[in-house]
Amino acid sequence: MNDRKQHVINKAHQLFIEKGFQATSIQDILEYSGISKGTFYNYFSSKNELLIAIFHSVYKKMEKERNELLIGQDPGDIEIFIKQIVLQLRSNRTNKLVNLFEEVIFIPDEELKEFIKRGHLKMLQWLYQRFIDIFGESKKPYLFDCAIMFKGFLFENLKHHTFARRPHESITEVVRYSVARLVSMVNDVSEKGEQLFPPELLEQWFPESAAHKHVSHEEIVRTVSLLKEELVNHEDQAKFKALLDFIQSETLHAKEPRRFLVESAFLSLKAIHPPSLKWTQNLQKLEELV
Amino acid sequence: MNDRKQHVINKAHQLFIEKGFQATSIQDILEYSGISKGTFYNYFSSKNELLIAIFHSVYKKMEKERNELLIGQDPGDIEIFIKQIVLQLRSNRTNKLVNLFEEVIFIPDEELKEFIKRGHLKMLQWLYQRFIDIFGESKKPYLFDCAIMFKGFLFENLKHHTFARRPHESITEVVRYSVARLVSMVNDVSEKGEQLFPPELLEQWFPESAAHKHVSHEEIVRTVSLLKEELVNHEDQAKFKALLDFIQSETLHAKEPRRFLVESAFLSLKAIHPPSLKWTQNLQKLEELV
DNA sequence: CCTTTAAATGTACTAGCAGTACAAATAGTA
DNA sequence: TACTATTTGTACTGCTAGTACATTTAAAGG
Repeated sequence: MNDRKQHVINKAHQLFIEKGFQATSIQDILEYSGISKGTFYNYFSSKNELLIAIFHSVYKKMEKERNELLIGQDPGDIEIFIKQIVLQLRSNRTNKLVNLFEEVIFIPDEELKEFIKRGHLKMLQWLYQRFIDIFGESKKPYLFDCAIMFKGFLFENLKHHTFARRPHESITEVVRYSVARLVSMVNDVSEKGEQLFPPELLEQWFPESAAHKHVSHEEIVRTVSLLKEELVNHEDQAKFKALLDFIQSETLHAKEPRRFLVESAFLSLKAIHPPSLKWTQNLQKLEELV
Repeated sequence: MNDRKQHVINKAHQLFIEKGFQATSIQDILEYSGISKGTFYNYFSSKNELLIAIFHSVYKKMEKERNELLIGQDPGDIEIFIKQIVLQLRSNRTNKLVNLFEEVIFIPDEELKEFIKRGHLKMLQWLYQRFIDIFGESKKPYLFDCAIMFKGFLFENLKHHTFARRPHESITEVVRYSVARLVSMVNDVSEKGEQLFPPELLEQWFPESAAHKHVSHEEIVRTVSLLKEELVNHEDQAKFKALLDFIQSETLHAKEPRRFLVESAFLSLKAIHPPSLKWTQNLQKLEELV
């Protein structure tokens, strides 16, 4: 990505945050970022494409930060989940991602619409996966419903939180309250056995590739965590943890993972002293994912 | 309201439903409704004002229908509430009110924004009042929170219902499911005593006049219902019920209520044979409201 | 039936918008 | 220095919302 191009993206994003997408003209962007019209249309084929570029760059960053919170932690710990949500809401408040999403969803442009729908589904997919971590596989049939509803009332609560001009810092309260509702809701629906939407819908809606990529991304982090738990009290735990961390960062963050290094790391991991059942199972799973 | 003007409103509404607000040009409206540009700007000072006129006319109708469902019914009956919600969602599906709301909320026009915000608050206010009917005064501190959250997850559920291309008729299932969640949620928050937003916020946000008018409107219907219940097994119940119905329709629907008729009706109602305590209390309340 | 008044029309106009085309200027590189 | 790629500025198209106003049509009243 061109530096200059990124600069335009940043400047335009700033303007969109301040004035909104529709109220910002291309002329504004040209003046504010100090480029000419010709250059602009060299970089982006349209104003809408620029917006998609902004979404991309901001969403990527947020996703990365959110996933980093999970590294080395217990995926089932609801406190981590709360932290992740707070992070995303904070990032949203500064970047106005959701606001832009909502502003733009009705603009007559199919590509843009599709992009935003996918963004929403991504969010839902992530929530669903995290709920499985937190509430366990047994609750699975109800967790998609809960993801939908949680998304609904979390954002509605947040909307009125900002509307009430409450201080930025107290977002955590809103999240804690919402999560408390979520927990009760999961119990409620699973006790009563009431389901509205089967989770299979998600796979149906979500173009396989993206869903799968996303899932495996999360799945690697999760599996690494589980493996680390197995290592507790092991004599060489430091060494093995380092190996696991290496595999994780190499596969997730490096642009071109060095295959041979990862493979050798797996060899070392397989040669662990007392190979517990869970360990070998998870290790195999991780290898497949990678 | 001019017939011709109403005709333009209808035609424009049709176009907005089909293509959306932004994708419909004034030229489209002129051709589709068969008027000239001059006439258009005689009726409406702008495209935005036309939209507000549409909102007004559709919302009024929906509000009326929804309130009529309550007439002569027990306001605490949750089945009636479900019917009201279904009605509103159906009306919304044909009129795309909410879609238009959402499309337009970010259009850079202060008047339009204010109008739409008020629409959302009205909805919230109504839900809150109905929840008090249904769950009782004792739950009041939590019912505003619940109204916010219910609004959030109801619409989110509905969004995915339409997204899943499920048949129109099964809306009732979605509503029943959502209401079931609501009931559990009310129990949950009131048991734990957790409150996020105090209901007083509503009065603070809502310009007094509108809120009050709205409340009393509903309140009359409610009080009349209660009075009718008192009449069961009374010898002249038919006559008294007719009097109550008359008062209700005269005050709510007539443009210039005939004061003297209403007053004489009250006189007749006060002269009831065995005046129970509840009866006189509620009658007095009704008189004050009127 | 004719006159007065009101409403509707059509057209030409302004100003702003997104996006295109392209020759000329500038910067980077070998 | 010469070649290449990028950047620039400007002029252009075709669309939009909204304005101005003289002209036509319809309605109402004496």
